[in-house]
Amino acid sequence: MAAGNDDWDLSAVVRSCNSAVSPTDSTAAAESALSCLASLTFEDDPNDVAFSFSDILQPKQPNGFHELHQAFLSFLPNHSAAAVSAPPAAVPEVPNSTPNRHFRQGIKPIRPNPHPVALQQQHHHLRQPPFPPDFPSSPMTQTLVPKSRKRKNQQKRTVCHVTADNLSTDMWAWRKYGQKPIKGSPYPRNYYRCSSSKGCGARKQVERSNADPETFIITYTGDHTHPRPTHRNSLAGSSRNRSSSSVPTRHPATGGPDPSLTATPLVASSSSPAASPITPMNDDDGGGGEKDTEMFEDMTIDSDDDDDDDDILIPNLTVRDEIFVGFEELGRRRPL
DNA sequence: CGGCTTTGACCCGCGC
DNA sequence: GCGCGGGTCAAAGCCG
Repeated sequence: MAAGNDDWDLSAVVRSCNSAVSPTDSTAAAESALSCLASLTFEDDPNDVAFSFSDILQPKQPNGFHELHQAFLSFLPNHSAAAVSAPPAAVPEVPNSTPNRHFRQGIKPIRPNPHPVALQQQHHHLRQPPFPPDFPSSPMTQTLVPKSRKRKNQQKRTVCHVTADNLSTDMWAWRKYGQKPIKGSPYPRNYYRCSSSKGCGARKQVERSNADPETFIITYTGDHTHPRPTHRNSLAGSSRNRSSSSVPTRHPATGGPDPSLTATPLVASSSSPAASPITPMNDDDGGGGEKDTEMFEDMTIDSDDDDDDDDILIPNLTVRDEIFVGFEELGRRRPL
């Protein structure tokens, strides 16, 4: 069964949302992305210092981020503007919504991808047939939440698209509480809930993109009602790889055991930066930055008061350590 | 023993 | 009102 192989660890996925800027992105894309980020404010984690991308962009740090940003731009091989701004056409309008505040820009995915546009439509991504073969990146920009359908729990949602390779972990402990096959998708959707705290209402949904099996769509719902754990505590029985299980945990791409998908335990070992989905860059531990590759594909945030319509889509960004290394050097030398 | 995964059943929202 | 489909519950079993 196709769905049988889809057991992904959300926690891992979450981390992926932490970062990332693809060196291959176009400058415009990068800028757009930053702009989008600037408008975002992560407030899921009350315990975290309020983080806003806007801070990054603010001229507070004259030689700080801007410098890095400039340096980053230099890494961009070519600027395919097309990749950057998702053509409106590529982004199906959401019926009831799609306010202007929604960002529908797609930045090129990490993978060699032909079509940066990626901005797929938000709703129905699950109900619609797989994207055309020539539209690989589409999934990267999709957003959940079928506008027409509002569930009781649909309050605030953050959607991240990450690649299997970037499925990492976060400090949050997630406990799987359900799995459902999704109509229109060969892959089931997994439901996780924060197990770090009894009363925590944070939840995660992880599903594999039917268009691109290597891409995972993570949806965060609710807020954590507790501080981000420094270490993973509940690891008992977390990492399982039952052969009997109908849904063995395997790497989506390789088919072998997928560490990142396996489960929280792996996460625990990786002192990742608590990559709260909402606080991607707020890396206290700095662990996240150390990871090989993390992605910040994109995310959608729905405001509580608004419906699913209020989605803010952050362009896909992929960041590699090499880039940061380069930044460090740049910081010392100061690029031209 | 505690915590997690699995999985079928149930609940509920939405469209017709 | 009915059916469909998504989201959640909870029991059973497994693992460290």
